[in-house]
Amino acid sequence: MTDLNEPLARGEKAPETKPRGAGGPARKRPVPEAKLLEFAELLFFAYRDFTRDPDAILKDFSFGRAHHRVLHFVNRHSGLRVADLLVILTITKQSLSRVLKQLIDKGYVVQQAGASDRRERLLFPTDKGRALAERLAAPQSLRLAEALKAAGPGAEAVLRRFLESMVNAEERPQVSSIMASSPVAPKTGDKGGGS
Amino acid sequence: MTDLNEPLARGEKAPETKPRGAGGPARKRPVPEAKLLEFAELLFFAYRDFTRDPDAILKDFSFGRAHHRVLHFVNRHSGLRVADLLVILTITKQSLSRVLKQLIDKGYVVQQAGASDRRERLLFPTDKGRALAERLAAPQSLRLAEALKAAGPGAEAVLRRFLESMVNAEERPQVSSIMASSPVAPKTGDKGGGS
DNA sequence: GAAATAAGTCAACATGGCTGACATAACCGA
DNA sequence: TCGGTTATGTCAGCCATGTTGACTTATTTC
Repeated sequence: MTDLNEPLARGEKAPETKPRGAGGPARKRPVPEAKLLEFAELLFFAYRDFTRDPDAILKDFSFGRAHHRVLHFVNRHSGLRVADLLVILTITKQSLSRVLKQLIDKGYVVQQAGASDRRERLLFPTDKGRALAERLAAPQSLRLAEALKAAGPGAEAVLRRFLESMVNAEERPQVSSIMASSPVAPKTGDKGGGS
Repeated sequence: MTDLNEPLARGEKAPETKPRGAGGPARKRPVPEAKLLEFAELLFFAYRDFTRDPDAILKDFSFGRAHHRVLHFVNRHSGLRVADLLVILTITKQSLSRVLKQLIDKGYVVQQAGASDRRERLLFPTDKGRALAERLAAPQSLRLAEALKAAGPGAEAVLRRFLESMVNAEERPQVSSIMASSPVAPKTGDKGGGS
């Protein structure tokens, strides 16, 4: 691993740190630019490792992170439409199609025509799909639980406000709507095993 | 956008929400599984949008997110070695090589042989590189500043603890070391423009 | 009945990961 | 000084997952 532990400043000159006052004139001390960039880095590292455990598991199934994303949302918000998934993931129909088809072919997800609008394809996890989704979620939940504990009391509320505010303002209603939607069992024929 | 605002539960049956008590027997109320998964989703949405603004800018330069990552770390921690970058990004030498070469060829990054170990290639941003890095960072800093504000007082400390704890325990020393390392100017010949 | 909508499909391409093999230069210890 | 290790670079090819553009089918809606 070529130690990266000793402080890694191998240059020769002085560290040109002029303490450039970050923002404009403002009371209540705006967070200085440098500190904001630290959070940017921390977010990168956090997300990097957040995805690591499931990525490893996915390999055993010849799936990738894209499959995980689809399976997660289908599982947590089952009954959603293809169009919903496109908005959530912000990818093209063709990209989604590829991974979704694989999930369907391998029996992790089933589709069902919408009741009110039969053009719609509502998506549901099968038992197998639910099982995999839970297995993938487990290490992430663990990680989150520990991080919340480490963050201390009040962390949940703070974090929720922070993360929600990180989302594009225009999209916050969608996100709220998605997160509010409960899982729903498929019609019957019940190929998914509705508990 | 095919409204996704009305709650998206188009299924037919009852929402099988048995309030499955998440963990084992524990006082101090462990965060229930469902809530943890909400945080997982929020993190996904937050990161999705966190990368959006720079991604759009990068297009104008025919660069991708990979270039952004490299440029960011070279800029913030200039003087780091290729090996450091590999640890940070957790990608292969060959993957890094591709984007790094482009950044060098187009004059955003310069290399310099290490003083103590001339095998090492220390990486520095050029003026041009610094400018692009700052331009890419700007919308992200803005987003972070607003999110921190929205998260309320104490958010910085809470968030820092949370994010640090999200990182793999084994890698936390490296991350700390990286974040502690100040930018350093190149030797001279000073192709980077050392302020 | 015509237009709009939801979904699916084909084809081609770009980015950025990966593995494996190998080359060069420099360092370091015996 | 020589031989092994290390840091970096490079060639070649593969795979996952994103993209655009064009087009079909079924269904709903006006």
